[in-house]
Amino acid sequence: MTATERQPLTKERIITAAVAFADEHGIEALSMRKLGSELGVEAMSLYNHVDGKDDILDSMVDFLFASIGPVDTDSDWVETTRAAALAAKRVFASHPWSVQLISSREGLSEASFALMDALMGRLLDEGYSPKLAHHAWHAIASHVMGYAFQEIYSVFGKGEDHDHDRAERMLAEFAPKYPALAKIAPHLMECSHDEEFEFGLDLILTGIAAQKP
Amino acid sequence: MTATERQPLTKERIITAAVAFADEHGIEALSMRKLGSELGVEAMSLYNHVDGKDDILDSMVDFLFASIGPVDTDSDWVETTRAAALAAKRVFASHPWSVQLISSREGLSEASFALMDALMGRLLDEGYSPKLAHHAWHAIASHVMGYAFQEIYSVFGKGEDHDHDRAERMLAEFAPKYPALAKIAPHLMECSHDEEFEFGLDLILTGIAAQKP
DNA sequence: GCCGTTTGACGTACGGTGTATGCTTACTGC
DNA sequence: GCAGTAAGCATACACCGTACGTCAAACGGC
Repeated sequence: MTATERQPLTKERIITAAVAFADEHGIEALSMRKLGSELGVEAMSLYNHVDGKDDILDSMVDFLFASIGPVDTDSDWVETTRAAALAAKRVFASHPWSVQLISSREGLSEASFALMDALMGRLLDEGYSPKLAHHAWHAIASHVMGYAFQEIYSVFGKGEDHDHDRAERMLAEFAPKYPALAKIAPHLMECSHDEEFEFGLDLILTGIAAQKP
Repeated sequence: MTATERQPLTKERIITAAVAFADEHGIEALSMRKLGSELGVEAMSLYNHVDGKDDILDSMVDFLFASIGPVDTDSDWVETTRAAALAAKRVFASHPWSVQLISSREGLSEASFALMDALMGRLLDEGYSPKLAHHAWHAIASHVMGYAFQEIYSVFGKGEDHDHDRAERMLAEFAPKYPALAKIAPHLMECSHDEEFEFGLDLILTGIAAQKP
């Protein structure tokens, strides 16, 4: 069993495997034993590279925020913010365990501070007051996290992995009880999560732009 | 040990105790054994009234949405929606485990459908198209969930239970690295979560109102 | 070449979890 | 008084995170 046959364990390999495992089996199924066996190793061997399960979970959060990528600082702040928000929403939506994981952790990721700083910097450069920039941050961040939440847990929409029949059965069942819901049902079924996300985002961005000093 | 000395266990008593326990010790500390002992009963006795831990957790989600209360159908739709959104945010923020719990469950609560139907009904009555009502729902729901997320996990703000010193230490540490963040730091420290929430909510509501047919 | 030290994987064990199963107690209708 | 039933209890199992001790391989100084 030489190094050429089995590459050495590293923290990076562990986190990558943990992300892949969570993508496939869900975050609640992730255990040290299963993660170890995924890497061809005993559970306790992971502890030589990682502080424990909490360390793995925190690192997965960091992975998520790092996946959002750098903020484009060249273009208009509206375009910059829109692109960053879309990128963030796509990262969260593509890892359905992301919202649950982030909400189960206490501290915020270092990478999230960097993102926040970059976006706030663009607004301040543009002449916005720190107070308004602060308002804007909360409004935009709420929309991103909140929409990711909705997209991940929605049984509706036209994503390829959605159970279309189950959604229609639910709506048919609710129709007599919830008439207003029945009326918007066609739009729920055909919901494009990118377009829907941008609708709300534009409401917020144009509202903020209107308050530019 | 008669009925007068110990009132019988019921599902309602179990859920109430579970909510109280989560409020005090956090949702991750909630276990069947501890919940049983909180009620003066063995863990397995709970199973006579409840389908298992998942049933308890689902019922806690229902409790949350039921706590939001009925939608006021008398006043202007903007006021109606604003009041419901504020009520929802307050419920979530007052149970810090709410976001984590909801995001760990698959299905949506029945009570959440009722809330959605009531609000959508108000918009449709007002003359909004089903399509626009659908847009509005996503935008508003995102803001509520997303802001609850931020409020629960923020170390900043002026709530009475916030660790003010720790927040200032964090900001001082980040100041050299994140200059834009340092500039808005005073507003982070003095952040009023109700005002902040309403700022974003008004952006969305006025944006929707402007599109009224 | 040789030896002390460090590294990393392993195996065992402990206290915790959710819950299936069977037993026993207490109350109800007659 | 007594059968029937509801509900609390005790045991047991599989799984979890991880503290701890062992041991083989790798490495640096001489």
